[in-house]
Amino acid sequence: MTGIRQLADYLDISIGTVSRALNGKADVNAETRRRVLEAAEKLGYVPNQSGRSLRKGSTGVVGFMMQTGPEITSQGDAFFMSVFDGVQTVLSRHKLDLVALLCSSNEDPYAYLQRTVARGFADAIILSATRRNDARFELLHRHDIPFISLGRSLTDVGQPWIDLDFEGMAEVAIKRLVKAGHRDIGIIWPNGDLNLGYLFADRCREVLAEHGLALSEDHVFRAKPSEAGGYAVAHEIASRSPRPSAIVLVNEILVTGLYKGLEDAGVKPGKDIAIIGRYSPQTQFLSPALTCFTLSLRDLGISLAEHLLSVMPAYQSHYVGQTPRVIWPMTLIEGTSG
Amino acid sequence: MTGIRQLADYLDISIGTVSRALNGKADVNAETRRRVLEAAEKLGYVPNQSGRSLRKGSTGVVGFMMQTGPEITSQGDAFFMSVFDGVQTVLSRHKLDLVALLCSSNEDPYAYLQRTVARGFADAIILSATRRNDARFELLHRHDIPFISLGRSLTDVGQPWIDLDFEGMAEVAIKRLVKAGHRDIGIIWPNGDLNLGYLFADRCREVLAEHGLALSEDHVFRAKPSEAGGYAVAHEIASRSPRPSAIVLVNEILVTGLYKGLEDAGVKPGKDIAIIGRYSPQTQFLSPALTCFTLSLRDLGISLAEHLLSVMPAYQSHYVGQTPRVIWPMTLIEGTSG
DNA sequence: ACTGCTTCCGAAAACGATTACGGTCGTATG
DNA sequence: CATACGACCGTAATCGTTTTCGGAAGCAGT
Repeated sequence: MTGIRQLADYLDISIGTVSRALNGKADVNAETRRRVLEAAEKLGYVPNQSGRSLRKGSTGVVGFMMQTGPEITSQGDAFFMSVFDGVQTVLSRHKLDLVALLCSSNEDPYAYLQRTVARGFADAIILSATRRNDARFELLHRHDIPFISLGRSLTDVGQPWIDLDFEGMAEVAIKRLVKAGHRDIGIIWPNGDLNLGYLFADRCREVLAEHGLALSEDHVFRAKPSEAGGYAVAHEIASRSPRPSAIVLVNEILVTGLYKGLEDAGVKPGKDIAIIGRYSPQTQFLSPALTCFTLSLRDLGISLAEHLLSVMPAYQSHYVGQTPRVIWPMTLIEGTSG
Repeated sequence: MTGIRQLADYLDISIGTVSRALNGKADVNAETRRRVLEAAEKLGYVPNQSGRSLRKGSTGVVGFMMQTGPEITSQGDAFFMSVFDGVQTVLSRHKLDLVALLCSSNEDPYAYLQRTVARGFADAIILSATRRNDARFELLHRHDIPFISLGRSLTDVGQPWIDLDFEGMAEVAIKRLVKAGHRDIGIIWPNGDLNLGYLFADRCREVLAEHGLALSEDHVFRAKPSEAGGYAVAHEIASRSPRPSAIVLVNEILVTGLYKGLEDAGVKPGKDIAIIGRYSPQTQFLSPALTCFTLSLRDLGISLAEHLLSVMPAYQSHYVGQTPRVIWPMTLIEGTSG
């Protein structure tokens, strides 16, 4: 491992000058800087992370917290990978690195986050899978760590967030179905205590009420956020009487299992029951074609990163203003399923 | 942020003693240790990671390197999430944390890895998506960083690896198809330069040869590792003449698109053409049911972590012996597709 | 009383970087 | 010629830990 010491010895100058040259400080001779840069390249010098962040008090890494485990996330496969890609294109311009902080399924997310922020692992955090009441917000706020969340929560510490427009989706979907003549619409409640479930269900209720309709509690279905969960809930839906004539759901993972489950139960999607859901790479080949809502995950990631930067004191040259809170629109892809 | 200094002042003892007490060193009075532990709990003290790892020369984190971007990985992230879960259950027992090192799609993986190891970010690395010739092995070997890879490579620096039994899969699949009367079997070549493509194709050729058959180059299909890629290659397969009577593929992402593409082209999977692939949560609801190979991803992760520990000098109390190289078996789920 | 041994703890030196501060040199200015 | 100043660079302090070393106190044996 070549350290700054070796580099300085090699060039026969002091480590202070080397550091200044590399960090683009003003008072260093142009020629000297050139030599330092060249030698650093040649010897493959990269500043040691621990030393640097101990002194600077910052690490240069942004953490994206997510839970591992097979059936935890309500998001599909390519979802996070695409978001990451967008986040990174922005962060890399500021020499920030993105790492995924992986919280094991058998560890409490709050405790995990507490441990990692106290260790000083990341300068800023991106949260996802926000709960209805999410104590992680208070934790980060208390420690004064810059963060942003992908998802809202009732817990409000003045934090910035970006969230998908689940209300808009509810509105468009319900109106579309009502217009098509549906009077008995059901929904699938997404993963456990995630906040989006409430947002979505509440807006569905409201829009239905505007049309003089109600969301029967009997037609709010619970399902595990997995393909198997979709299959299982399909049978529940098929056997309920009265059976809803349409289903709206926000979870893109469920829908493949749902289709198959309904078919197996003799209920043809798009014919016997309308379905509106979310797009994912897997849903694009369902037949009948799924009517679904989509968005650019990469752009979402870009926005997430840009707004995160705006709350990081060391980087907020670009954006100033009020704390960013963005409702991210989704666009409808008209299929034949509903 | 409460540091060891505050804790020591609070207890009116020296920081040395505090450190020793917390780290379970021998020469500290039992009563003193108790007081320290108690105060640490009360003040919410967590050692600063930078200071600690600067001194110790190790960080206590294991990095799992993966590429981000929508169409890069040939695995879904349900795949990795499950593997992660297994890895973590082992690592957490040793107070090691797992983070995903996310290499952006527009950065060279080798350069990325070089940067992160030089920074001293992680004590050990898990590689995935190994290439036919993967220079990352040499890099890590040169820097003397403990690592293990999920996947083999022609590049051999005596590194440990675990890889799925693609040869075994090829053997079982080909024999099964031949037994069922197929004489013209095609394969889909997985993602670009990944080593598993070669392993799989070579073994397919061998097994076919054992039965007096050959793998026509015309029936080795290339596809992008995505659902859309599967759809696209389906049309290619359908329109080739002569058309293979069976297809074997190792990429679980492709198969949903493949099914749909074939159907759209008027070629019924399982009837007009046999298909054998890999299991994923998405494939379980295809009809006709996919004949596929599966494995426990969580167990794979556990094994990965255990073998990684065995090459980490500070942890190799448990396992000693030769460098671990494991071919991970997969089990066949008999469907009706082939 | 002296020595030897244990047990516990404090002082201080690392680890590798950044940065405040001061010193040296050359040049311009009075 | 003396002074001031700017440009450049070296010295040393600093970040928060861990760990080595040695010292103090207590106790037992002679």
